[in-house]
Amino acid sequence: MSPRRRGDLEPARRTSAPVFAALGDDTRLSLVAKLSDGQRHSITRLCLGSALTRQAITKHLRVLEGARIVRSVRSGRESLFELDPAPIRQVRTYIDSVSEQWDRALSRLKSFVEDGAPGQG
Amino acid sequence: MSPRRRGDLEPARRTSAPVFAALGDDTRLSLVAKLSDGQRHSITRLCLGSALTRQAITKHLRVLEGARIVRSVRSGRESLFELDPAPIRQVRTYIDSVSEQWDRALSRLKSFVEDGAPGQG
DNA sequence: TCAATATGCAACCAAAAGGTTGCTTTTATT
DNA sequence: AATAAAAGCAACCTTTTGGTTGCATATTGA
Repeated sequence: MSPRRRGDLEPARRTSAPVFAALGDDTRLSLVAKLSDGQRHSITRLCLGSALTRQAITKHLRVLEGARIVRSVRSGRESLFELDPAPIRQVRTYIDSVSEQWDRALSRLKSFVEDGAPGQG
Repeated sequence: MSPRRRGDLEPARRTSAPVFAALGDDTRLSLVAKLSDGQRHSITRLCLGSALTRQAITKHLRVLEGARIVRSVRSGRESLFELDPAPIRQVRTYIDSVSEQWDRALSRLKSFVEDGAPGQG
């Protein structure tokens, strides 16, 4: 029926791609790094080391929020951001399954060659 | 001197962001999945299940190649692509260090709270 | 209440991303 | 030699991204 060869990477793919995309920016990765101290930070605080505008940083935070990597709570006049480690763990699992599949394929290839099978390249 | 608080995530960040960006697309993730069988595939082969044009797929392959996730070798009239697992392993390591840092921070927070320190939120 | 602080909102802009179509070139095949 | 197959090149288009500036709004604090 549906093309389900190989491992089960394919369901997790659609959910992983947006997380990868959100992590695919240096500014956003540095925001994640700052937030990986497990605490809540205001936007102005997160702007500190950066050359960018507050609004630029805000946009990046919203991108991270869209990928659920980050949550925001309003507290008084400031909005505080905190990391949600779940999506990052999820892509880690995805990467693991890709690597694992690659390793298995390679060992199959190896034993295939060791058996002296016909030319493979 | 240079702002080197926290762990050593910061050097690896600049090299990881492009890899994340390259993985942040569903089409490209599916190409990676196909190539994770450890074998070389031609472009037309990689186009098979897709609704996109060959040229679109080619562009995606070039993006993956730019991030060193994939290598291409010309063989006769076709150009064959194969996965290079190194960059993916690299981002996996990066993710691990972020998670690890988060876990450490959380356990520090926890013992801090257990010591009955003044209000933390 | 007035001023400072923190953020939100919106318009705008340039560049990059993702995709298409059409044509050429190279390599196989018959 | 002629045809078919595989890929490359280039122009073009639309949407998204990453960033800016300017102004409005909400919340503190003196």
